[in-house]
Amino acid sequence: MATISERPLRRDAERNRQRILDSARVLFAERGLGASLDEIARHADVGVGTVYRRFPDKEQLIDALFEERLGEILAAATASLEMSDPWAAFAQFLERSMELQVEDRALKELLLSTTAAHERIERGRQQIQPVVAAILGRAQQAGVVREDLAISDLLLLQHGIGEAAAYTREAAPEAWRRMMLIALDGLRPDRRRPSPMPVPPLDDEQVVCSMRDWGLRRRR
Amino acid sequence: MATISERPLRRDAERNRQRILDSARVLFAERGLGASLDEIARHADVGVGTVYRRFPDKEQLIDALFEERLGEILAAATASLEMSDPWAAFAQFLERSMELQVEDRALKELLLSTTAAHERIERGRQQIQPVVAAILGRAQQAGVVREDLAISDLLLLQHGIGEAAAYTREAAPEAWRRMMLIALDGLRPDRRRPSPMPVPPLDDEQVVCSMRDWGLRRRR
DNA sequence: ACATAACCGGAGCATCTGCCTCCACTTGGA
DNA sequence: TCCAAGTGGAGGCAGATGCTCCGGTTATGT
Repeated sequence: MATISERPLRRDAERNRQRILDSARVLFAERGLGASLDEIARHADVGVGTVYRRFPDKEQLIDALFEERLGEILAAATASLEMSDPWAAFAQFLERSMELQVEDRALKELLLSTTAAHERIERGRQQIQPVVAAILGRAQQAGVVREDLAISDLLLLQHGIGEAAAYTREAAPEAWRRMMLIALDGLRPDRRRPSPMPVPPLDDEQVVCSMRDWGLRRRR
Repeated sequence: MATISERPLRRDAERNRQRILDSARVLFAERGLGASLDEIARHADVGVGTVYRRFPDKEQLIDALFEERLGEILAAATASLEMSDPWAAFAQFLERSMELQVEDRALKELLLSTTAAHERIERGRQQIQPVVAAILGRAQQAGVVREDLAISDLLLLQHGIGEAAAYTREAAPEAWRRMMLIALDGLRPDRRRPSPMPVPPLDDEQVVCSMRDWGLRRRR
């Protein structure tokens, strides 16, 4: 870090570094950026000291991990932009983007909040935005998405659906797709029949379970 | 509390009790049930000791406050059920219910989570549920709400929209109405044109502000 | 006017959680 | 074999939160 000489790590050190990164990925995905470095160390079966020697602070660990994940969203966006059907492109991007954020809560938090630190992530977000604007613009041009939709509305939808997904995560990890579909049906300017629901609704037990879990989680 | 003799409080004590209740209402509404009793005391310009003498623990304070608020939701539901137009009834209830929850985050938390404590609130929720089921059932019977919608989906929608509202609370307190409208448009089985948006979208400054605030709030 | 029970404020205690440092001990590999 | 590189985890520090305690104040009945 101090000098440019990138002497390779000792083999055991490199192994530990990987374990830390792996554990961080898992815990950040499950619990969001709130996951503590102590937890990560425990999960990686490594002392906290080891974590801190390798990653001077939490910010750097996060930066190291999430640049690539933001890349995935950008990739999804550009891939969608290359599709010929404007509606399919729009719908597929929204769905894929939500999938990524549901799998990884920390990713969602980084996408929806600004933090003075994390310039690399900030830059990543700024690369994504114009591509999303293009996807939306093309769909509106083609008349398959309502004219009055703004890009900022996509932020709201993502946040809302993401939180709903977190709510039912344990009991019914796919339930958010119902909400996604309702939203998509609400975004089309001209639509005779509703699209078919992709997954069944929550049963009573799943509802009870979600409400209980969420209450407990909040209390922590 | 110990004996049945309900000797009235001294005048200053009664005054302080009211100030505590008022402040609790305000802070719970703004910050959710997470608001601490110390905060409430400070806001009420009263010592913490005074709060704890009057309300042995947080639970009792919450129970005292929110029974009436749940009543408001129940009232909104029964009022809607009396309307003649099934769609208007359904839409108006959803909208009114969201309004109440956006105004008061603690109310939303109590509606969407189960806590072993708070039996009175639990009972309140159970009174509301069948009325909502009736509103939804009637709308589906009349063919104005998609058949495949379950009551549990309304939970998801409320949670999601509620969180989106919290997200933009500072910068654009009415922005959630756009998401609500998109969802409502997605719930109609047969719809040619999108309904007009009730409020303008967020401008860039409002977006930046929401993202910044949310990041800060989360970090706390 | 005065006595006194009721009430008040807020310093302070206990607890918890999270970030991070330090240093005595262990180990890979030249 | 030897030691720089690496390790683990106790513990310091800081901030939040729930709650108690008690010296001092005040309302109220007589």
